[in-house]
Amino acid sequence: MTKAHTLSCSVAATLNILGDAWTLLVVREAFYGSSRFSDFQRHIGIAKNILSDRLSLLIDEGIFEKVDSGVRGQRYEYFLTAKGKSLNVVLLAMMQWGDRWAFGAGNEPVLFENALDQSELSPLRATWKTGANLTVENTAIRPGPGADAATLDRFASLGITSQRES
Amino acid sequence: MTKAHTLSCSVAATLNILGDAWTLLVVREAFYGSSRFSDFQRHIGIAKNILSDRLSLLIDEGIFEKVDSGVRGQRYEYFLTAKGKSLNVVLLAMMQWGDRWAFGAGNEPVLFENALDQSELSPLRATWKTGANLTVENTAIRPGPGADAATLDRFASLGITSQRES
DNA sequence: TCCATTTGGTTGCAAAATGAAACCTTATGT
DNA sequence: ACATAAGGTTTCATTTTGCAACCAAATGGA
Repeated sequence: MTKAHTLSCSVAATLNILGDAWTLLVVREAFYGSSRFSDFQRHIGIAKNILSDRLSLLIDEGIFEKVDSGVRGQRYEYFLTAKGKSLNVVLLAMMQWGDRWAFGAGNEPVLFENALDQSELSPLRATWKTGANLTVENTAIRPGPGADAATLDRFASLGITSQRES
Repeated sequence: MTKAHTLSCSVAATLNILGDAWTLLVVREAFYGSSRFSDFQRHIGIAKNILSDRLSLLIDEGIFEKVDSGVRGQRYEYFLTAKGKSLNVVLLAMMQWGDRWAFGAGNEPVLFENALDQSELSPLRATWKTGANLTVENTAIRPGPGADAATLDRFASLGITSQRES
């Protein structure tokens, strides 16, 4: 994937780090409690060389940190940083989408519950500050403060070429 | 990627469809208003053969529908279905993560605003039904009604091998 | 303190996916 | 009716993946 489009879109920037089949599964596995190389490998079913590569990238990106927990030498564990932990929203969005569309309500393979009071999870909702739900129909897109020239161009010509359905 | 692990986890099931560098960008582009092959190609910067392949997969998955809008013959447009539109939460989670960690507050390249009343977007929050925020620390995972034997095994042995930090 | 076993990788190679360009047919604007 | 653009498909070189073999270092147990 070229790097050109990562500069002007946060979705692309995120996908540039996490946009492959394995990387988010490694993060998920950390949320499930794995911290050792072999835990990740066994539970995800990923080849060792690929896991090794992905862990290096994730560490470079500041999503994991590598901690030496060896007793008589060096033995590593991999933990999520704050940056990594904040991916819980992304994972949860994917989990809830998969629950709904791949398995269907009532067939969820895995559930989260509050460890302290056993309460259930609320479905994620995208809302406006007024409290209204975000929909494709009520959403307008505009360049933000960090928009580059290409993004400005892009939005300047929006609404002209494509005929939106509702 | 092997299919074995898609059966028992909604994150994996979702990644099995969307877990590559391009697919979610195609979906994002549809949210931005593109519907024609050439719109997607130009704006994403994706090779035509890859775009063709991804659109086919997305149609097979029921995320896009292909509509003939030809005047003197066949000419297609690609629109999100309800299943596709419901990916807005996933995209928004990625966008907000990228805004925060790749660009930083105040440097967002793209903003959403309410088309009707110009209100701003609220940050997505993962919460329990009590209203408390979900964190790595207060989250417990347990098998759901659709858990298969492998998932049950998996969770039966949790908490034993790995030492969680908090 | 040995020793067998596990952990945490790396290396090499075959197979699959990707990316760029060329090419082609059909539709569209004028 | 004709020039151009849209919407792909094909081909081929390059890159990435996945599997297996291999290996050094760390660990657990006697």
